[in-house]
Amino acid sequence: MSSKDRIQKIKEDTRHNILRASLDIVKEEGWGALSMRKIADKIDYTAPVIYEYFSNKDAILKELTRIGYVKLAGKMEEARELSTTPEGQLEAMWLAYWHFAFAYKELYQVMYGVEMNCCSMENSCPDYVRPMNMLWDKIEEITPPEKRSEEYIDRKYYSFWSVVHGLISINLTTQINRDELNREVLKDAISGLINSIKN
Amino acid sequence: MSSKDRIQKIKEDTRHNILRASLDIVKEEGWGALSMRKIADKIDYTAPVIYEYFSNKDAILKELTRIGYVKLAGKMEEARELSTTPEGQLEAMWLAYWHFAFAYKELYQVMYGVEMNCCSMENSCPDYVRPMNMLWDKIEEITPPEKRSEEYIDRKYYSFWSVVHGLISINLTTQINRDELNREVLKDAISGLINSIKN
DNA sequence: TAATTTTGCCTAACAGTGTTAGATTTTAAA
DNA sequence: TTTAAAATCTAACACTGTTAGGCAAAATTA
Repeated sequence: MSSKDRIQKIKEDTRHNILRASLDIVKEEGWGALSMRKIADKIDYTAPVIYEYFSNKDAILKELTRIGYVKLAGKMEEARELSTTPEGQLEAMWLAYWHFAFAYKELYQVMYGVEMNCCSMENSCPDYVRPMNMLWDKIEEITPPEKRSEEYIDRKYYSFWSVVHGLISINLTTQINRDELNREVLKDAISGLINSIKN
Repeated sequence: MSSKDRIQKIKEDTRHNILRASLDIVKEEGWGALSMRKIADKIDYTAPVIYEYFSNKDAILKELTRIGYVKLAGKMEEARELSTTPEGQLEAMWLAYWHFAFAYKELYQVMYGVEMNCCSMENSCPDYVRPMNMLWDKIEEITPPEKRSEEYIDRKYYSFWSVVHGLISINLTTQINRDELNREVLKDAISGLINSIKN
């Protein structure tokens, strides 16, 4: 009885240790540095032992993804309780989502496949900034003179970029594929932003 | 003279072939399958030869990133010429950006670090859909009854998600870090969307 | 208690990765 | 034709995920 339970508990502990060790490594050195042998080192085992707890490396990522979603839902619930009106609750939940992404950056990365690739985005290379400049200039052009400030145009540029890039990312990383929906969201967002600039 | 030029040309060709072979492999098998030996195979060389054209694998990714930005700028210029009003031009450029992301999916992925991680997002796991459901329900709640349809709420949910996730992705993949800007864009977007639902 | 089975864990290996050093062959120059 | 240089290859190193097989400790059975 008790011995079986104790063994069960040790096994659960080890499983948990594997997940925690993985996350620690990723926090310290990034997703690219996560390896089975490194995880094994952290929990004082050899690599093959991990395969008794997870069928492969992907299964570890998958479980961390699941944990991320659970944690996110928890944070959103907390946030919701702090407000009474539904509008306030909705805003609080989105802000909780926002804060979660940075507080648990590594989890968010594995949940949504957002990763920084090498490429230090060297500002020296003008090719990188040309698309941005084209859009920036055009936003400046349609901005009424009385509003025209660097901060204002910056804000509008990032609003545009966020919604478009966000929608693209969602399409590329999930297999949700609903063309009409995309078209409507995109058109709504763009025309909405253009109107908000002009008026 | 001519022989030197010819050699130069062959070298340029090989460099170009390396980039094209890389992109072909990625298109066929995804970024995870791109390896130096595989590239070498495609251009009928052995792997070390590649190092005479690119200092390492990252340099290849970097060059593909640059090419992506050049191509994107070209597409946006094309789109801009098709419209006369600045508003129309701005919209056309964003739509060009949108279409580029899917027409040159692999380039967009390396440019912005957007990749699908394993995880087939199995619908069976309810943990994955809980955050979405929480937000969806709350949007439904604040939607006036006469507008309340599945399509409408879906569209609003994706609008929210796009702008928030987009802003997060931009923050995670670039080292742009401007907190005030983030806060303003985020607050603008959320309150703007909430208002658009209520009115 | 002794024999047997099960469990836990490890070492060694395979096939793959990026990358470098050194030898070898091919090409160009003297 | 000999010599210098350039182009290319083979072999290796240190990694990666993953699997097979063995050894020793623990648990079970006789």
